[in-house]
Amino acid sequence: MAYHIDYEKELNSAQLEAVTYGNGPLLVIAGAGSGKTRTLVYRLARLIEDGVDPAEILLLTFTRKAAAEMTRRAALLLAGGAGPEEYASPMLATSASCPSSACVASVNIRGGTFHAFAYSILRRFRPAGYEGDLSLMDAADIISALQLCREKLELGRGDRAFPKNQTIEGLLGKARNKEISVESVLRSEAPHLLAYQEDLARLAAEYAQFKRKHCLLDYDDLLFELESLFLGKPEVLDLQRGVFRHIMVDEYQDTNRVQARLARMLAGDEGNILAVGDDAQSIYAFRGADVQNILDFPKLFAGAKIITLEENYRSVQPVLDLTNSILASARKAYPKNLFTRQSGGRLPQLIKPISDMSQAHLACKLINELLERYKASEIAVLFRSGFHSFQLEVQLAKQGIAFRKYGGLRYSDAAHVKDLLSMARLVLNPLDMPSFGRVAELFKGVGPKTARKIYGAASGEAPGGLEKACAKFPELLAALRKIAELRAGRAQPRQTLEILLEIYLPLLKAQYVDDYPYREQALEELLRIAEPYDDLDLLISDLSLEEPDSEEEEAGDAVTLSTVHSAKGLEWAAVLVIDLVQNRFPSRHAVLRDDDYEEERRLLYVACTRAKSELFLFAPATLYHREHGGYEPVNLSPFLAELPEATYEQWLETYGGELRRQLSRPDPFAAQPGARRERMNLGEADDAPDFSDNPDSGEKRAFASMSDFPSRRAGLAPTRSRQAEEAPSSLSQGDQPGGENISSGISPVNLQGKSGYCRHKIFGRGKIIQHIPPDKVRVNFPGFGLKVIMAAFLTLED
DNA sequence: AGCATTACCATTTTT
DNA sequence: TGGTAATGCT
Repeated sequence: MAYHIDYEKELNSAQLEAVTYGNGPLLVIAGAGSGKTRTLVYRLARLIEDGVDPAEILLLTFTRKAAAEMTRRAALLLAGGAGPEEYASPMLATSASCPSSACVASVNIRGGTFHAFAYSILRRFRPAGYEGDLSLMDAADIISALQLCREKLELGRGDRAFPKNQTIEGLLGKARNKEISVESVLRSEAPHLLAYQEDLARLAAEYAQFKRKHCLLDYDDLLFELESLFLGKPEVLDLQRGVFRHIMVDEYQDTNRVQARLARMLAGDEGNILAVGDDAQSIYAFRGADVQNILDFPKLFAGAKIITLEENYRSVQPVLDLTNSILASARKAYPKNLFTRQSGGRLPQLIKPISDMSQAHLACKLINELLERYKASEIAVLFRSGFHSFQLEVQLAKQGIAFRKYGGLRYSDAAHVKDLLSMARLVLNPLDMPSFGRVAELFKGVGPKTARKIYGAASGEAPGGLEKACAKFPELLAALRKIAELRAGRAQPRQTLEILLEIYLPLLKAQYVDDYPYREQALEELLRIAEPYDDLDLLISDLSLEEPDSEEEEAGDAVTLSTVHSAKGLEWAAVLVIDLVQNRFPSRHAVLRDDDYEEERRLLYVACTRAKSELFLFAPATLYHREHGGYEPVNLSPFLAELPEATYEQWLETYGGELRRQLSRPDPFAAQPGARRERMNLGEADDAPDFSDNPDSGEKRAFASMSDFPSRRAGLAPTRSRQAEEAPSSLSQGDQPGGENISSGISPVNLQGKSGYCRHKIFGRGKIIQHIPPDKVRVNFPGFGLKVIMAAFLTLED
């Protein structure tokens, strides 16, 4: 058979084997940057060249974008002329939005997330126990539903210690996702809530009932209901099997147990299933992903072929050396030995700023330098949690550097968007309770109580007509009537939204007086997104199940700021990872359990493997704590402390804001907390730290490394003054004229003749030991040791 | 009902 | 700190 594509030439041998492998289960373990996407794309193309009808292929990916990108590239490949595709960043290249996850580009392959796929089936074959039209719930719907159930069961009334709804949602969700009891979740994640175990179990049952009653589905329901549908009506499953002869699952390491079962069902006994993933990049255990899935694939699918892709095409050797070392101390399941043929490249740089504040300055400075060599879109800053980038965002904004942040607030989470979408959901389903409440409460004088009454009337449960219930709220009645009209009219989604917008705009204006224009603009955007859709139902489910690619076009060239999770699958020439310190990365929630800790390690692995040529790791020596009103010393992330010294270059920030190369780590205790810090030259008078002359310094140092434990925190500064808390605010620092020097932000205080405690902007609280005329004092700072400091840089504390 | 006050908890990642 | 839920007041 003659192929248009020269597979032998364009793939390495392992890739080629995967691409040309025949029928039957196939597992591809694809190391980071080993051409995973390329392999999938070529396999798609190969199948089609072999005569498989694209409609017979089901491509399950982590996001719809990923699916769209792959089929787009496969289409290009098949069209010829495209040649071997570059490893372009898939996120940025996505074409205009496409209605529904079900159709993509010119190659008509079904693709999308498990959730979106499940929903597309469930809306055709209604699951048992649901009567009426289904609505999808988002996180806010879940929370308000939980609140209603709580009220009904009278749980936690007057008990302030009762967990918050958000906490409950997390716990119940986790139990469901991991398919374990609420009790086990509590035991491992929130032992302090074990007392509420029974209440929570009751609540979970009530919540499940509530959803059925109102035809609501949350994210997990989509998967579980699809499974029960398949089990209850085998003919539906058979139908799907008949349609989809080839199943491909991307990012298989991040599937949870139901998803694995669904994959198994869809593929059948001798099914043609291709699972691609990398156990070393499994980072979604928190939401139920189970690495065991990828490890057990050979058990689940007897006779499965396993192919490992080990050649890395993304990163230069030094980056690869470092990322391999990160994994060196992890337990490995599928052994890999990633290598590259690219030579050269700079060693990764470990930069240790004095504080997180100066980290933001230094990162900004570095980005400016990088912008001379790279396009902004080739630069990314990655961090563990969304809020870690706040300071950097401020600095970037100040310097006019354009950036885009991923992993923050989602478009559809904005209040006004949700308002309008709730109205749209009511068009589809008049009994959508959360939406009804949301819409009704938009009108003045309607609170939760009234809304429920009116809902009762509207649903025919409560006595009295809708007119009567709405007597005091003629505008609401008019709106509901209009919505009912729209339901009957079945206009195009775009038109429907336009009419809803007419109703909504006056309400919007009233509620958001100040930023009303911005919000209206965002809603116009929604109309634009709705344009290509023919089915309101699909529009809404797409918006709830996936982030819309609305902002793509206006993005322009900008630096990327992203959580590590959101950076998955992407790559940049230069990557900065910030806040690599204990309790941030790894997150302090993850130090208790071994599994969580290992996941943090993989997370760092994912972060670092995003870098193609340059990798910069930032580990500030201190973090600003609002609660303490000062800087607290922090320890280097243990993952970095473990790395062989030869894998990176180390730089310390001096007091003057310069970087000074640190050549070697002299002692074997380098990995120990504390030992490292003392060698930091922060520019103060050079005085060897001597803890022996301060009896309580040892204790305080121990404390400093555990500064996040509240019980100890209380013991630190029992007599902390209000005045001292306000002094070193980040604002006053940034606003200083010529405020480059971070040590100059505090107004001079005459300490001569004083004794007791003082506060330094960077070292925090310390005890004054000795005065050194004319203008210096010797101070012992817990965690830093003795320092001789200009008195002008200190504020007095009592 | 809706606002103001008070009291207390909780700090991640996302379909 | 800050966000939120329960309580108290108008």
